[in-house]
Amino acid sequence: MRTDRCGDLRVGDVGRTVTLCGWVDRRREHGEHLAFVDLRDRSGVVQLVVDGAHDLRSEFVLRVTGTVRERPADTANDALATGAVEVDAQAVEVLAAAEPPPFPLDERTEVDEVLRLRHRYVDLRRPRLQRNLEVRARVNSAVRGAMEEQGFIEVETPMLVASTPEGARDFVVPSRKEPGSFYALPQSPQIFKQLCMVGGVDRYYQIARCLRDEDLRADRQFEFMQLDAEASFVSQDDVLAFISHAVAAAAEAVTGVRPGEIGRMSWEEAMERYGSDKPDVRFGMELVELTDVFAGTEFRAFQAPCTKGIRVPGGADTSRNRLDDLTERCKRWGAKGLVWMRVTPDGLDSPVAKFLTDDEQAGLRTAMEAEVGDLLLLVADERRTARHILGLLRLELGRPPVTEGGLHFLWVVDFPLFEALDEAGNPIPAHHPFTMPHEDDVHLLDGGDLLAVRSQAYDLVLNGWELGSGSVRIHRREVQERIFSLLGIGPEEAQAKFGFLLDAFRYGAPPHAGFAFGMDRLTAILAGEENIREVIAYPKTQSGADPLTDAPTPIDDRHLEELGLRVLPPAE
RNA sequence: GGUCCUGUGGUGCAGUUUGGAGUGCACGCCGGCCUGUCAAGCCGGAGGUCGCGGGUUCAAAUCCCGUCAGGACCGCCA
Repeated sequence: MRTDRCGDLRVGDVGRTVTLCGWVDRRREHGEHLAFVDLRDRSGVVQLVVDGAHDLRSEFVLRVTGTVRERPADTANDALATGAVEVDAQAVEVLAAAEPPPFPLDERTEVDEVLRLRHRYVDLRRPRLQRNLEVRARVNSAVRGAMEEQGFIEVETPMLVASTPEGARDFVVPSRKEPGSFYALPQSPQIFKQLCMVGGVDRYYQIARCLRDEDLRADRQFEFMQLDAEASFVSQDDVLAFISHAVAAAAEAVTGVRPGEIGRMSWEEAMERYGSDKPDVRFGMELVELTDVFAGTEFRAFQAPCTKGIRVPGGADTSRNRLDDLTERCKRWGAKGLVWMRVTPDGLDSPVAKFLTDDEQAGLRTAMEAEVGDLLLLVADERRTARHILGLLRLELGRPPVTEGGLHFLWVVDFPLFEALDEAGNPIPAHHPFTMPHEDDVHLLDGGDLLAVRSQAYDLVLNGWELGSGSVRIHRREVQERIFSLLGIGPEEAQAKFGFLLDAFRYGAPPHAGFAFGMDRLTAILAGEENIREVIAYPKTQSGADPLTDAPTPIDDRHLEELGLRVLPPAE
């Protein structure tokens, strides 16, 4: 149908007769016999010169044959890749008329997102999404290439799987042949990839669709894509190297620059310095340890297991209103309160300054390297609470936009094996129950401090986003049984939940380790987007609806009956 | 489950604090003029359930209550 793409035409094409197809991007009429029409396809736009264009309206689909010619002197458009040439249209065929679009297709109008989603097919024509889909395709391609270079082979795993009680809420699919039974859609191919290892596929990867029925966020959709990988006979360092190579290839494919080696930080250090297991290290404002400064304080609020603070450089002009708002926010996050102090030439301006001795005030200023004009924010609480609140506060006050500060990948290693104890005193796994404990901490499993046990689990973080996580897996039956027993999972329960994996391990399981990271998140950051919806062709809203198709929708009674289902009336 | 923000012609906004006639801006749309524009320009025109429901008031886009939709976040996401 066409000989060229609009955006490809250059001075070298002058004199050629070309046929182009595309949409009317814009039209400029100059009387009955001269008009300019910008014709757009995925490659870009080119200016057509048309004898009368009154019937060529916005977004009409055209097929145009004409001669490429150099633009007259002084009429070239440097802002356009094709700006030195134009196409003198001899034949214009309207392939499809179009109603005026529901919103402007230009780049400068920020359109309501529901409207964009309802007319996503129009939105996709806009430069932003055209660009983002291309970034996404490049990231996918680069990651695949990088994994295959390293000897990984792609294996697909099923979408209809058995529900497991662990982890996120499952999406379920009713079985017609076995009414009352359900498949689950996979939260990840975790167990299947481990079975691949037992099956001798010693380097597996897949760009896998994963589904979790949890509340949506800027960085979370019900369904998302993960680069899922697993390898046999490898160490943690090997896995980090494989994945580092893959994300570096993706970054290079988009930015043209290959990132340097990715640094590592222990989970404990990340929590102490940033109050987060996914620290955004693009900016400072690190958490400062102040417990010792107030060790003997008379001030009751600071007589806590842990006192930490952050320094907001130049923040002393923060209004009382804003400080009250931050205090409220901290309380909602679970803090008992927030202590603020403005550093002024006359000392610390704070409601609590009078409760602190001169030594304490001096010690505080030294520890925090406070300068006149700064704002100091302190939280005293249990250590995990103080870290958490200040970590959130730090992001609230200092986090730069996604497009600023460059790309800061970071490996967070040595995660704890257990994140807490439940009411029954059983530990709760921080990652998943197949995670191998750190070799140096295995002895703690027998009567030691369980919460101090580190694991061979690791996360990859990019600019404060958790890209993904992985671990060295337990491949020895006795270790797995020990973990299950600590978790309060008896042999029968273990067999019921993970029997097929445990069975598989009887038949010769190689030591193995793996990782998975979110392709949507990686793509969003590389595309300079704050929200993964901008790099997904057909995303859902925060409530999980699709304004384009109106999903989810009710199904008819006959369909329900066939599946053996009955819908309850809505709860009051 | 919770907190906060937003909702005004097709689109993006202002107007809401301090109630007084659907008032304004830009884009788009329709018609006309216009032979070198490129966010073309000029003239004219059409287009409104101020998200929805209730309340207060002589009077509500504006104040109050509820509700719906969207967004950000906390919880949740092994």
